[in-house]
Amino acid sequence: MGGQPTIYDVARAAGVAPSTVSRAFSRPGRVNAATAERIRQVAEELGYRANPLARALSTHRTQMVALVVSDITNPFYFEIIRGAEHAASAAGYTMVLSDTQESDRLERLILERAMPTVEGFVLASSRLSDTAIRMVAKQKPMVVLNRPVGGVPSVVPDIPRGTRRAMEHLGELGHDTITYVGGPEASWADGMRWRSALEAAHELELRVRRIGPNLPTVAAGVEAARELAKAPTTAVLAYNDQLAMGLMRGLTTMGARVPRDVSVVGFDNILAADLVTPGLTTVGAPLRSMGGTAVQNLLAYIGGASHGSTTPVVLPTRLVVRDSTAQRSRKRTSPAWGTTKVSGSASRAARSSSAGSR
Amino acid sequence: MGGQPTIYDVARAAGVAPSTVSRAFSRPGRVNAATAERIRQVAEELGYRANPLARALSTHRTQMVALVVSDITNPFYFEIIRGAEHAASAAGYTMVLSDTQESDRLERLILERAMPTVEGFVLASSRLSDTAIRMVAKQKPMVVLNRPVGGVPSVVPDIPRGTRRAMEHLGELGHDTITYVGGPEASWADGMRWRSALEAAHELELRVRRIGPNLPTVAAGVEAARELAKAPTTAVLAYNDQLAMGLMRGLTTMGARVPRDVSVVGFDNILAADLVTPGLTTVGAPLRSMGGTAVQNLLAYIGGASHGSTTPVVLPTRLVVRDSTAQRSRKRTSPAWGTTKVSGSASRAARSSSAGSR
DNA sequence: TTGAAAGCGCTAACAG
DNA sequence: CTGTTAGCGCTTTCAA
Repeated sequence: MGGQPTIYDVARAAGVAPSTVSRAFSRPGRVNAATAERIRQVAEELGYRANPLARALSTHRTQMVALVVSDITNPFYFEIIRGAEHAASAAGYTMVLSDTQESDRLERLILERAMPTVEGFVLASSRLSDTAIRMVAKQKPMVVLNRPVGGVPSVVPDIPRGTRRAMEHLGELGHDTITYVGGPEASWADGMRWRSALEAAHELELRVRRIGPNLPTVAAGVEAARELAKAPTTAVLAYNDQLAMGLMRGLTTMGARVPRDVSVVGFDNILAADLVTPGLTTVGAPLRSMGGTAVQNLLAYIGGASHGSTTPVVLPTRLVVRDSTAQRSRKRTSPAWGTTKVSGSASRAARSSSAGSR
Repeated sequence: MGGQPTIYDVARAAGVAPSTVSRAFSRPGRVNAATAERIRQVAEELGYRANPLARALSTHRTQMVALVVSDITNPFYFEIIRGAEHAASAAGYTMVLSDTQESDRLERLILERAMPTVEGFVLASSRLSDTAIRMVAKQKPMVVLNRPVGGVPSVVPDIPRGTRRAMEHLGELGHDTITYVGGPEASWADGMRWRSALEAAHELELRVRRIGPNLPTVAAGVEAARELAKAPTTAVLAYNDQLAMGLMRGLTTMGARVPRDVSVVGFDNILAADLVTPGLTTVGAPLRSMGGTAVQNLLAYIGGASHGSTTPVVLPTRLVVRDSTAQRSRKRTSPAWGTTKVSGSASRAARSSSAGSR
């Protein structure tokens, strides 16, 4: 009597059988319009709310989907989470969010634990093997984000196109050799970016080389700047925005100027890309709609749509040009900041020299 | 056949009654060690996983908590979400995340919808009235984040202390009058910050005035810079980091330099505060542990701890000094950038003049 | 169109 | 310690 009113309370108050109340809510057509109305009325007065858990027990429809990300910390996911959450709640679904902390063991655990509770999964940047993913996908509807997995629906950004645009942009600015600052070792996205860069370079008659692998973090970017200093180029393309930001910071403290001495391009267009100075030119992925489409597709699939669409849904990317890229300055062939090991005095020298040449 | 094995399957295979299987999992002590082991074994072989929904139906323990935020978009929540998620999953709980999109109607809806499903709520920056919150808190365990509500457990950052530190910092740098750039109108945090600033100003013999209200966004900050220009001060304290960042951007485009012409301090220490240039000096709130503590307290409360701790848990803040604050330059009393309406040419003039005085 | 009855998978008394 | 018996709140046959 203290708890929420149940279907029985409503039935009693409305003078009908419990099953009728149930019908009135789930299959309004199958019940006399008048009684349906009365039931609705009574339910309203009593403040009745159907218990989704009880419903789920027999129907297996929990109205919940899980979004599992590999690292909540990563700003890359912020917009994705947002897009996913909105899509889910717009469809009357509740979103469960879990973080696997880059651990495949934990990821498995989470999937197992959530399995009976949710109707489907969105796996963002999973650490699992393709076959492991396929196994899970056999048991519950699933869509994979940011990585194609054969036989499983997925949504990915159009990396080749975006990379191509970035390379064109750099080329047009007069940069003829570009350093790709690579991301995590086994990452599909990293491989894709590198290959796309190679291909674009070939077509555009640019040279591209690679350093890395690196963690996709600001700190790693700072570190990578040292690496870059050993054999500098006037333009770099980084695996992601955090790396690019770290790079900018590292370069700056070493006395190089962005974009004057080196143009920097990132990937993803996370929110902070517009906040840093100089603003980061980056290959924007449609983060929000990636999250949204993933959930929408998942729901469609849950709703019975044959997942024939097993070929990746690829979402358009676009180059967002800000201030971290500029015309190549041809005045100096070998920038002072990168001629040799960069010490404090060297960077100081570099700074004054570049100031002088202004 | 087909579906997941149930407790009955295990019982049959192990040659015991279903209830025994149930006990073996929930109250291992109350069952013969040998049989318990056998059951566990059989369960393992069959790949049995308890269905949390079914369990919840009778126990009302769903192992889920909800975190409801007012705007997933806001970077302020990122670390909070992370802290909350980790605390929840460390305790074997699943976290449901919902976004109320700043709408109290939606917030109510979400709470109602989630009510039967979760064991408790963490309400971050709720839009609901105190009484509305108390009503909900009567029905389910709840802890309110970032705002104290009488009679309901809450966790808040130590705003007075942080504000005081910020004011001291500014005072030590020689700034004697400070503009507080206010946040959203009805915000508890805004009121708190303003009052704390007033108080600190009084004690430190500084002057402080206020502009606003403003939305807590970068865009609003840019706008606020115009407002500030009408009656400039050499130092500003902004309601939050986004506002501060917008302010910096606005000031810069208007020809003022940060921190040379005006020192800027923000609130919260969101991740991006360390990414912008200049790095933003800010009153850091322990975002991650706010999320974590909120969930931990919620779980304790769910676990039966009397919520005697109805007085807010206040978490320490600290001043994070970066590069957006500096010694007041006493050379000019009235900076060129703010003498009058700022047009393009005026800002250009200001820029060169300040460059000249370098 | 409606009621009665039998579960969904698990837990919780209550006996033995 | 273990089996039996009722449910948790809702859906779903199956008759009426």
